[in-house]
Amino acid sequence: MTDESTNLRRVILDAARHLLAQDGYKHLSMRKLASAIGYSATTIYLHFDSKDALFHALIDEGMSRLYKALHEVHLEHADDPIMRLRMLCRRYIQFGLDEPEYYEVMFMLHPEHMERYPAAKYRRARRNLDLFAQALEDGVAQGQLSVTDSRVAASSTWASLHGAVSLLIAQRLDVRIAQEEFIQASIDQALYGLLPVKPKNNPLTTI
Amino acid sequence: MTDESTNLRRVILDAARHLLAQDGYKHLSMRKLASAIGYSATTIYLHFDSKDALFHALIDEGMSRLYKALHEVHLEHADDPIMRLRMLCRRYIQFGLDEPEYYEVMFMLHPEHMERYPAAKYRRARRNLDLFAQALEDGVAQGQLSVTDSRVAASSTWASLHGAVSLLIAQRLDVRIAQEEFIQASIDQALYGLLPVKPKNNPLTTI
DNA sequence: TTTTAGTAGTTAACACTGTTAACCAGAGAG
DNA sequence: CTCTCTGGTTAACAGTGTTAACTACTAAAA
Repeated sequence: MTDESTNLRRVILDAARHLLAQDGYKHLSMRKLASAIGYSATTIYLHFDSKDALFHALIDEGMSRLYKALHEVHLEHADDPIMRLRMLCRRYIQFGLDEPEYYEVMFMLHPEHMERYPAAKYRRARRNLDLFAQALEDGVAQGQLSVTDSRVAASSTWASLHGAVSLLIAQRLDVRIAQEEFIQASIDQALYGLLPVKPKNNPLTTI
Repeated sequence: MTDESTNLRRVILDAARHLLAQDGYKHLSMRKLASAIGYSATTIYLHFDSKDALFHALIDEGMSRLYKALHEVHLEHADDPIMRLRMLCRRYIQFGLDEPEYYEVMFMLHPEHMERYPAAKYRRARRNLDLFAQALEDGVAQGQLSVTDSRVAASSTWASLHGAVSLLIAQRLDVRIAQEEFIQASIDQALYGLLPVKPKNNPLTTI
């Protein structure tokens, strides 16, 4: 029935995520996925329109999980926007490292796959960015930060974090670089640029 | 002969890059690539061990092109490390936007493909990072920047830029955000964190 | 001049892939 | 007792990366 049906959908998604983490994206085939859960390949198509649709479902789940994590931070540091911002950054990176399978499908898969990702669902993804923008605005309101456009600033902050997580997951960093030190440096570098006090004759303001 | 042989190798690489830009990674097959240059599929295997090897060759080329671009900046602003740093950032982002096909194979393809990318060749990739580290060290020497470990700082700067380029190429940014404004904000945010003058009682220093 | 070796390319085939069409067992309703 | 729906199957299509075996052709050695 419908209950059993949604149940199998869950089983498929979990197995997909598991295989993804185990063998990587390239080796995940519908047949392997099916046999892993003891069904025939075509059964998956009763629950998902295509392989891409299955990935989109994983992306949705990932976005929700990320939002859940970030929202916790949001609530926990509701009164201190600066601390909140710092913890949002930490939490974002932690999410990427804790659940790389999710992170990869969500943000690192080739745009080819994302193209067909329904635009409407992007909105849910944007909620995550809104939490950053909110923290920035609150920080500005308290006179502790200085940003002209909070959405742009939130985006570039996100870009920094995304870059850090991408390089960490893909293991493209020099092995001699300590992970924690790198994370700390990335967050610092991203946030110090938001401070209101800019030194006079700042050499960086040119161009 | 050998000349003709390396020639065909060139033709294959160019066609691959072209098709990659045109149809995306997922739709690039050996047979299509072969028929695009008027040869049979197996001919490609006379010049490349595998599809992955072909991608690795593209990565190599891309790394060289990037280095060429960054090295120009390096020479042009040899005497002004701050300006050099700024222009290195700009040039990096510009490279990503000008040659997205290269950039995607180089940095955005799934780690699965990179795993087999020979470790020795990573060194050539690291030359690019060295240009950033060099600029940072020069800036520190002139007392205009403050970084503890130039390699870590260079990496996190790179991460910021990579994040920005990734999001731009994948078109994952909110459409309401102007591209140039975003780029400017990303560079600013990355570089301001390197300034020596940190405001007292800086709220960001906690954790 | 004939034979041999090597080169540059081919076709045929293997074991896969995502996806669709056609089919089949069982269950509940008329 | 039939009829229809549900949840699943097998068979098949077109396409994938890759390998093995084969064919021209060229150049040197006999």
